[in-house]
Amino acid sequence: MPEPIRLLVVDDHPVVRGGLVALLGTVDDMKVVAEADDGREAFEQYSLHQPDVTLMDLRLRTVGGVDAIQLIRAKWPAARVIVLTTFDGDEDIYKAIQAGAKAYLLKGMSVEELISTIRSVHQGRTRIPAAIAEKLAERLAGPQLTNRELEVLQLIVRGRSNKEIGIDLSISEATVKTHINTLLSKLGVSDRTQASTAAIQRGIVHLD
Amino acid sequence: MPEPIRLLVVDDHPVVRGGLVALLGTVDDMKVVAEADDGREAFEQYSLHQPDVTLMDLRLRTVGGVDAIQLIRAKWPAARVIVLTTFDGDEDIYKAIQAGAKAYLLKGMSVEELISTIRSVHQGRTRIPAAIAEKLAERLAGPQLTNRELEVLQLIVRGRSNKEIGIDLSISEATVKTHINTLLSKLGVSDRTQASTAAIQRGIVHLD
DNA sequence: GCTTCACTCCACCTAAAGGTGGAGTGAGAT
DNA sequence: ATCTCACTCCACCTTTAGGTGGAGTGAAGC
Repeated sequence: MPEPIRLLVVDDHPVVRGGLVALLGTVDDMKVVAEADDGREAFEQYSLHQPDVTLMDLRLRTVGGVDAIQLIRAKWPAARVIVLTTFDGDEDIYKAIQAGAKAYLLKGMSVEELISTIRSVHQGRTRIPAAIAEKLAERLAGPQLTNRELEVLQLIVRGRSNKEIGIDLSISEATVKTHINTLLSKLGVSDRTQASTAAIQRGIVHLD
Repeated sequence: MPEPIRLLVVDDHPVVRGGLVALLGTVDDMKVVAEADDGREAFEQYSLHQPDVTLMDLRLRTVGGVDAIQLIRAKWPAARVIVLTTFDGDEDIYKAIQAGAKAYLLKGMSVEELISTIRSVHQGRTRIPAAIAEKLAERLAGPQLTNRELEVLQLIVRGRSNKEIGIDLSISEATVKTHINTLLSKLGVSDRTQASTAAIQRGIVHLD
């Protein structure tokens, strides 16, 4: 009998994590060796157990999943991390893959897919579903928001007026308007309310 | 040995549902007798198996969890349904409990809580966590949006202008403004962008 | 050195959005 | 029959948002 694949499961919902551990426990070539409920703990558990494959949720309370991937791969560049989340906002996909995730799975996918992806990644392959690859391409093709535009967009989502945004960023209201104008056309929307929901839907800005 | 508690698990994410089933399978006084991934199927499976307790996710693709609870309890008023979701928007809590849910659990709660809540509900008790009871109280205390105001709010979230909303609802722009004015003060916000994010955060309107 | 680009700011304009104070209707409750 | 309330609409006003066409700066890249 070959050695089982040693897994680390990271998810901040105990019920989901417990379920995942119970589920993977029934697969005989896999073994969950550690669990974590945030990015910091994920790093610690990775250090301790050096798992073959890590299943990582992206939306974590304190230290996010993307940060955890970066932390882990900075120290162990060969780390194999599978992103497993319900959230399919473009931005998070992009960031996770940039951080070095080997696969991206939505919780809506079948259990068989999950199992086979774990085996694939363990063998050194990557697995990016077609639907997600498409979004990635769109993201790379579409115009990028600059840092300043992102800051302005975040404040729009928070409900600030142009004047308030100007005060917050210590720039004139005229400049705020300039940023908003470019930002609206980059996002392909026609006013701040649409920009706000677009930012939320695409995962550019998070509500918390 | 007493008979096990017969469970129906409803969740549209196969990985989460599979995990939940595996997890509950390890508890010896419980048995998952059926699964469903949307509200329609939940009703069918309930009809077929008449489970003691139903675990129901609220965010389902086609027929929502709240509708499923209503369908089931319309036919079997004694049905015991536990709402189990990651989503803690006020509005959904309120609707689910109104529809007759016996307990409301967030996936962030511990596995022990989940197990003990299933046992409690099976014995006929209800279980509403304090944090959720608070939100319920707030909801009941706060001003209610009328149907028309809700319609207007939904269109605001979809990024429609006042003029467009007027056309959509076949009313004058002046009336739209009236509704928006009352709606803004009921929500305690000062413009449509804030109204939009507030509606999303509180679960009054869903992005899909 | 020149180009590119993010960032800053201005003036001027139109179109929306929001605020105020009305008023009329019809349905349902008491 | 009266009251309440959701819904409708109007006029008038101020403020904000968005559109256009500029222009200057500093930093990075070629």
